[in-house]
Amino acid sequence: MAKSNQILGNKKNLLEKGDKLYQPGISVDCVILGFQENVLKVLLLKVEHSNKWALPGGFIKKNEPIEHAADRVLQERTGVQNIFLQQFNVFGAPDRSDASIHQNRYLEYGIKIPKDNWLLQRFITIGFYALIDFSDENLKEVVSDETTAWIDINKLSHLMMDHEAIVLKALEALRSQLAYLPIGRNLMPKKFTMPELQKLYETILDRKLDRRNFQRKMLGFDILNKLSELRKGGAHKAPFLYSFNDKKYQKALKDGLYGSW
Amino acid sequence: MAKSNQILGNKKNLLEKGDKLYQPGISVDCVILGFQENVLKVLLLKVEHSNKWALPGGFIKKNEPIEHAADRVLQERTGVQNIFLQQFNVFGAPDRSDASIHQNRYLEYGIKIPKDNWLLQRFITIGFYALIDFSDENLKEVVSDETTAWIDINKLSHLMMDHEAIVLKALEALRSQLAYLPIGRNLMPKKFTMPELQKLYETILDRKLDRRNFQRKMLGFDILNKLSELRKGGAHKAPFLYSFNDKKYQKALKDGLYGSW
DNA sequence: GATCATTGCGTTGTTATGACACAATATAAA
DNA sequence: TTTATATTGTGTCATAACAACGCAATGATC
Repeated sequence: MAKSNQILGNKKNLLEKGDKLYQPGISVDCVILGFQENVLKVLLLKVEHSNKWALPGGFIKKNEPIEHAADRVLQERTGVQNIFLQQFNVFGAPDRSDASIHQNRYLEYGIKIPKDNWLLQRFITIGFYALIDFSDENLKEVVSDETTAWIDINKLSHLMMDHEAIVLKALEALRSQLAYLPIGRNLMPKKFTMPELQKLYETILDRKLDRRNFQRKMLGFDILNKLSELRKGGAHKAPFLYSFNDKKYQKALKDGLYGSW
Repeated sequence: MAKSNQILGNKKNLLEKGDKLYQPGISVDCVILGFQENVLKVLLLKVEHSNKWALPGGFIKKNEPIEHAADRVLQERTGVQNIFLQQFNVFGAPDRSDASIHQNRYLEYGIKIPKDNWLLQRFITIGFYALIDFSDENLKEVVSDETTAWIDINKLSHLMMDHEAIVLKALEALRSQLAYLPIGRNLMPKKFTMPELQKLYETILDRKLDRRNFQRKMLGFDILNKLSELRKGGAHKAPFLYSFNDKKYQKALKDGLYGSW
């Protein structure tokens, strides 16, 4: 009961003082992607007292840099921090907000939000995407009470408001980044095999790649360390393990993989 | 005097009712680029009663799509509408706003803005860039009273707040688009020669390109119509005129110039 | 120890790219 | 009118990048 009272207090506080604490009418939403069982998954939160899912999001404190707000959301939900986190688009259709979602959430606590409350106003949200490694030791376990879940990006359903469109736009941004930025560092475990990395690329691009050409191209980027270990245990020939060369990876992140023009 | 009174009235109105009309704490800024005399120029406005220059910007009406707000700013300043206008980044450092600019502007009219007025709060701005054609018949003449100017993008100085960083980020975005999107349609006149188009690319990329390789590549994109006219009048051999093939150009804008991966 | 899917490494033909040659031509100078 | 000059149109060649495919090596499984 004490806990429930505290939640109630927090909720009331957010309603009454949120507009003093946070930038009004603006939020950040994070498309947090991970790669597991050869599938790209996005972290979603169940909306309280609803059958909908939502992206982890948050508000921007009055004196907080936007990126910091996004990183705060990321840290809060995953335990991971300071990884590749990229602003990719702003979503601000006037009708994208849905006051009824908040009303329903609060009604369960016996609170009716005043019509002019800041939380019910139009919100413009800044979309960020992050890539995280499921084997990261800092990564929080997903609680099994069905309030949080990693959902296959190809099997999205019942997302709140425009959140499905936001995920798809993030995927699009990720795909176009793939052409000129090294991706993988944050999605793969420390050590991985070439076929594993290839699977990641195939999943993001949604098409098959030639095994031998992929390896040649990837090695050509010169961002990998070939380890002298093999991944034993699988049936068939044991593949070599690789790791990212952090120094070269960071350089490629800055400079791009090609000079292009 | 009547006019001055009206301006005064407008200003007071914005202060007092702006937060009812507009989304508070959020704005759009447009980096409007044109190509003239082999130089990329950006449209800047002189800040009233200041020696600083600012990007044309505006607020987002309560029920207005963000893109519409940006297009409104573009139309208002240039007379041109519905052209390539692209969101490229959000700028939201907590200290990017500068209350003194507004205070100084208003003090000239004898108004002291209350400290808690919405206009003096932190603003987060969404950056858009647009490419416009100086020969467009709809393009407004730049008034010669030195309140508006097309400034060489390489000679920026005395820009307000973070506006120089915004311009540079827009240029960066434009450069990276150049690799996979057709650019030029909105920056060039209807008819143009290959050397003229090449100059545009060289200016954006800030380096020389080989004349013959440029032509081969450009024609390879299959978005140009070769006209049977020549550009006479210049000294030396008259080059052919080209125009963009609108249908193919639009398709390339959607699909990109390469399939990439 | 044979089987077999998978991996490492390599080859070939095609296409894209960068560097450069040369003839054609519109004006300007002689 | 002729010549000079800078610029354009078109093409070549060597090299690099890329897609498609071959084959032997390997490590677990039967």
